[in-house]
Amino acid sequence: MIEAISTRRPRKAQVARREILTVAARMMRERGYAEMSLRDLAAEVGMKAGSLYYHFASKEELACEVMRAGVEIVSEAVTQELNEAGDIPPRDRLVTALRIHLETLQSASDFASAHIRCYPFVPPAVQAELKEVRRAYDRVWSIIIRAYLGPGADANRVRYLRHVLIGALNWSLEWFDPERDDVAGYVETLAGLLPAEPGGSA
Amino acid sequence: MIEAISTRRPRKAQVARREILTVAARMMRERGYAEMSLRDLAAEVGMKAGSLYYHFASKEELACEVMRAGVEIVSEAVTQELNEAGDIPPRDRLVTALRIHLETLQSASDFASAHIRCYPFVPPAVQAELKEVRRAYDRVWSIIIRAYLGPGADANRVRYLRHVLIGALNWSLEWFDPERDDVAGYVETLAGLLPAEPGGSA
DNA sequence: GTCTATAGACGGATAGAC
DNA sequence: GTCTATCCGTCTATAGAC
Repeated sequence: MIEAISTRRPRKAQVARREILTVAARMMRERGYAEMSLRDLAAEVGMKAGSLYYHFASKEELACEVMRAGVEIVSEAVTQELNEAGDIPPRDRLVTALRIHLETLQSASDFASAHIRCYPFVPPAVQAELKEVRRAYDRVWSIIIRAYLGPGADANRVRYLRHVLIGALNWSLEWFDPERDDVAGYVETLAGLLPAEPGGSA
Repeated sequence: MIEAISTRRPRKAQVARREILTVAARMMRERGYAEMSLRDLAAEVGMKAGSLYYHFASKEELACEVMRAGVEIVSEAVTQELNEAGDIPPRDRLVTALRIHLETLQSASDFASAHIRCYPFVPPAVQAELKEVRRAYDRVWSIIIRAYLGPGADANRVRYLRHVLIGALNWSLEWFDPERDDVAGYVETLAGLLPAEPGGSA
């Protein structure tokens, strides 16, 4: 009984919190960090600006949670799909990762888009706070790419190829139109650039 | 005589105007459009905020000129280099374009970086004003890529490959460190993904 | 948990002196 | 051309009622 009550207590707060984060993600994606006013955000959630401070200590903390969720959503989608795929060739793993990253970016997540677009302009404290999750997701890709290039691959070659691919995927935020473009087609173009046997040192 | 005087009159204004644009480009690159305050901008140029309005009608117009210069600088660098290169194979033209775009982005131009980073968050009126220069630069790339893929290349394949390459180049703003990275190395990685004979329809 | 009310700072833009 | 002075709006954040 007592547990039931104490478990239920924070429920309303959690719901409101989630809704704030959802709306904030969309606003950050569309307008940017500085251009997202807490008044507008609160209005869309159906509350007043001051009430937000019951859920978040500051605008920076709010933005930080949105952006952290952004990386985690994409990262978990990719790793989960790769786990389910089981034992497939390294190149297939890489192409799968490309597809899931792009799919999640385009269909699922204002959070990820907000992260990608806003990161350069967010306060340094927020950037610092996000450093670790970002590095973690980078490591996921480094492993996938190293497996594709082969065990003896130069570390810099791995890093550069990672930047090429992530850049090609994230840049889709600037042009991808769901009405005209399809994820499969773009991934196909990208995969067409990845030879079955990635020889050479270039 | 009269001509000399009237020619000299606007000179001081032009110098000041250029300096404002230069500082504005750096501030937009570093902080973003909304976070660039005209007070700070004026202070770094050595004047007061109100004085800026002698040179520009509004903050939007100022941003617009910075961003337009950004595309033009890169576009002209690429086209000029290709003109000087003369008659070289289509794939070499493509790799040259990749190199110059990246070089200009990294060494020369806060203007281009400001454009790339700020475009998503700049007021719609500014975006509309920039639409034409952006399309013009897109056309430059479409021509280069179509020549590489061959005369029968599917229009969508051209467009997707363009997005892949431009994305891979522009994303360098997020990670490229001149102390550690070099343009040649990254272009080499990128070129390694472009086969001499771009067959298939993928 | 959410409200009202407001503090306190800063934003873009304008008018008129020099 | 640049300055001073200022209007007026918006912003984040806080305090205290309910």
